[in-house]
Amino acid sequence: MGKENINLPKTEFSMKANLPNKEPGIIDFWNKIDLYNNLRTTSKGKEKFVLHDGPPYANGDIHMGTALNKILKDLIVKFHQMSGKDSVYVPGWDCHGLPIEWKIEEEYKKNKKNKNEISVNEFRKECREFASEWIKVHKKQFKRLGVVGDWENYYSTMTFDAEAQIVRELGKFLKEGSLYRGYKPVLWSTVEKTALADAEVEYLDHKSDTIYTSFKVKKSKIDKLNKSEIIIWTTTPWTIPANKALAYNEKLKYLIIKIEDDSDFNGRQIVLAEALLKLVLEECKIKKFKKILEFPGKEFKGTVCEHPLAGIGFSYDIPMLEASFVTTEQGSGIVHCAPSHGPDDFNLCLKNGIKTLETVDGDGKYTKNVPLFEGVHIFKANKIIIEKLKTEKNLLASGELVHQYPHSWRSKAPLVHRATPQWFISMESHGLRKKALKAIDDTEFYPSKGKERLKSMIETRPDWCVSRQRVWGVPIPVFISKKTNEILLDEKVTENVANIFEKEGADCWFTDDVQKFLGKKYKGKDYEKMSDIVEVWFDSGSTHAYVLEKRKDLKWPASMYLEGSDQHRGWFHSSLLESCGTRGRAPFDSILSHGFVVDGKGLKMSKSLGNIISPEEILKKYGADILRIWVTASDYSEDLRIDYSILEQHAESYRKIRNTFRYILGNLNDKFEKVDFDKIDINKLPELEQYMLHKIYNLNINFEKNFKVYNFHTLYKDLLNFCTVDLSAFYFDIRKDTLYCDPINSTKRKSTIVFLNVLVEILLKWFAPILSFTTEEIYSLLKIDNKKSIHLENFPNIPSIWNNQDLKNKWSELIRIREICNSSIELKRASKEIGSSLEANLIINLNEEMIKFTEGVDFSELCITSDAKVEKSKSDEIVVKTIKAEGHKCPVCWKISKNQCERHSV
RNA sequence: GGGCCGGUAGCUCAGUUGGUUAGAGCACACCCUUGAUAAGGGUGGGGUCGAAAGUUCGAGUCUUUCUCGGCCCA
Repeated sequence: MGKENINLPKTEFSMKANLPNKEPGIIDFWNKIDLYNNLRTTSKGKEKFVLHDGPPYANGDIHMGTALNKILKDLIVKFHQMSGKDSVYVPGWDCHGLPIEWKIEEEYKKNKKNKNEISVNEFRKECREFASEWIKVHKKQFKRLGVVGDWENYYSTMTFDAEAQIVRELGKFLKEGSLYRGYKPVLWSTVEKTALADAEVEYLDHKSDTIYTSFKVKKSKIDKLNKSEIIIWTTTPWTIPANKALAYNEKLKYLIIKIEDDSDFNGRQIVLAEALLKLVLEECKIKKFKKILEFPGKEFKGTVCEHPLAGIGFSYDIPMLEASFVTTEQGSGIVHCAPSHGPDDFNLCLKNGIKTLETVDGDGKYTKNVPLFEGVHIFKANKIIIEKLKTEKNLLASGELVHQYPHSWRSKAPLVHRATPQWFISMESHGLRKKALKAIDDTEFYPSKGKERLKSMIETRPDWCVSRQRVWGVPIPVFISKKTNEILLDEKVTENVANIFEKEGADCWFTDDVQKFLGKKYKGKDYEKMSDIVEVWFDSGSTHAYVLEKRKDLKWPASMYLEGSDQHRGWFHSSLLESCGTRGRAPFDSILSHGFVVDGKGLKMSKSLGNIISPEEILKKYGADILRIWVTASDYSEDLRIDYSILEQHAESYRKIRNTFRYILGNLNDKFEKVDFDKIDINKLPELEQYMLHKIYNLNINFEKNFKVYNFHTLYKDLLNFCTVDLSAFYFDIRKDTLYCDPINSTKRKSTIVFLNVLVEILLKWFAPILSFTTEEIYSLLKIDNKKSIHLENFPNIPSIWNNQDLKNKWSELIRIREICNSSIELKRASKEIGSSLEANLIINLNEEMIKFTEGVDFSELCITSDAKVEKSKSDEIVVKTIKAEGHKCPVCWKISKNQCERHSV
């Protein structure tokens, strides 16, 4: 008797996972069985769950953020699929836009090609090819993560269909009248020669020239002001030639002081806010002065000044205007206003009927509207202007200041506000803001804090500037009458343009005659077609129109949009506005947003910190399933930390889960026998198995509860704890004796096998969305339902009769007693009297009530000892004594007793 | 600089409406096992809950300030 008489576990399922090598083969398998289309076919008619993919930009390798995003999407898609829905996932890509234009231009520079010698459409063709190449790369990288989707029929913002629909969408705003041509200062890059989207701007330290200059008062109701000069401070001296007004705050107190020193300003009276006196005196090095008058800001009303360069051609009046944006943080308490170079300035002047002119052209040079400086580049103008102000004796002081200043995120060049003709979608004219706010209220947010975040943005955002002066994008399909300068409003023309784009793409807009787009009704020579393109957020904000609405396999609105939390200002935002403007509601029922990937210490990943981890490295070292565990186990509502020690921890958990499966497979000898859950006569099972079924029932309740609110990290922790605490350390450990040493045909062993069959099916299905590869590996060994893939399965239905609260109460007590037994055993082990727990016999003292409660329980089985006796105790305290088991060890079950082993005597 | 969110054991996370010595798993230490074996079991140590002040009989939980970090905005 010995090893040959016991049933040791045997399985092909290896302990070592070797995921990096094994996973690609599983992807090939999914391709071979055409998993995605198989899912669609078998789910036909089921309720649809549509997670609409936010298109990543087709540029550069994926990083941890993209990997997180795609894995999280895949989790949700798979969870819904397995919970009985038709969960459709169509990946997409964002293709137009500046970053790709820049890449192509960079290549030109490298190859010494001149961009101006290349036709627009040749350039666009290269952009298109560039994007296509990156889509291919991304596709491969996303698939490697285990993401299942319609990779063959993905969508992109640059297909002809998309370009055509974007035109139609824009046409809706045009027809309605909420799309208007405005003349506003926008953040402009003189290097890229374009307006920049908010997302394309970054704030960096920048050294600016600063000046204090003076505006002589021409006319005021305060007599003493008439002999004085208003002082202003600016960090952009080049905007002085564009000055049209001065702004003051009526709530501030102002002073007139007389300077008494040997400077240009000796004897002159200057005006400034009282609160800033000290600062101005210091910065302008005014040593001696006399206070002339103190007065409230509101008395400025009606005051008119002259330009500091009035003497050399700037002879127009400069009115003083009230503005609450004037503060005493810096400067003099009076702000110089150039409506063409600042939004505040623009709005203030607009309100007061001051016209905004184009003062600077796209290259950054002054236009003919600026006397004296026409053709001078603004970035070279500061020096000249400072010199001129000095000659005119109106420069009080000049210096330099390092401060945060907007720059182009691509070229790093400093930006300027520049008034240009732009196309806007009004937030107010047709109630867009109101509609959007209502739509937010009707949307479910995960986590809920996203709702407020989006709401506060919509509440305060200005009109949506949708035009860009670039070429890689969808043209704004607008025609301007040469005679009247009016916009042509005819939806049939828009539709004509859309139809043309649908057939041949948008390229023809740039080359073909305007007549082609106008149709027969209008004469080409009477109209000019716009050369602006639509900003990319409008492209991606319209995906719901050309993807969700157009495709038969999808539905509108989407069940969910899922992106990083930055997209509250990005895709969530633009999609919401676009859809509310054209369809009156959001294109999604729910929004799930996730945090950012940061390093182990919570710092953002950056080259300079050297803390970047790429998905590629992780896949090579650990495999996709480990990365998927990391996503599942992390709380995505906050930032997600990652480093190798964190990954190592998850890899450790993976091993635990893998070994849990290995134990089951080994004891089943890889032979799965399907058990109909509803037909199990649970009363015929041992209590231990009944208790475990109850555990499963309970766990399933939590599983469903956590899935419902997308609390994956809690759900995963429950599963992991179940494997560790309930299975490995408890059930598996106890049942080894039965599985190894009881006869194959014994009722108890057969019950155990039934339970293991039930268990492996449930575990496999629960883990499938998370461990997509490993569960497939096991599924291919076991063939649970003879389906081609575990991912074609649904989550198990757990019979409610498995719920057994009484049993739970009893076994909680038993487990408590077991813990006391273990402590008692440990004492004997520490004193070296025993080693294995089978070398122990237990004497458990229980009170009468407990003895009754635990009647029939075999504590030696529960605690894995050779023997256990229960003795009556008067005390309520549970006391356990461990004594060394005497006798001989059964060669089969290793239990020690004085008598022959009852089960294994020859 | 402003707005929002967050900082609970080495790590990932729990901590209900403020109420007994703050929990779990992993990791760690020690021990056992060698019939889940590059596995498995047991026992144990570890937290002034980012800091300070305040409200309260009582605060991880409420208030304020500060600090660190993240996202967004200027």
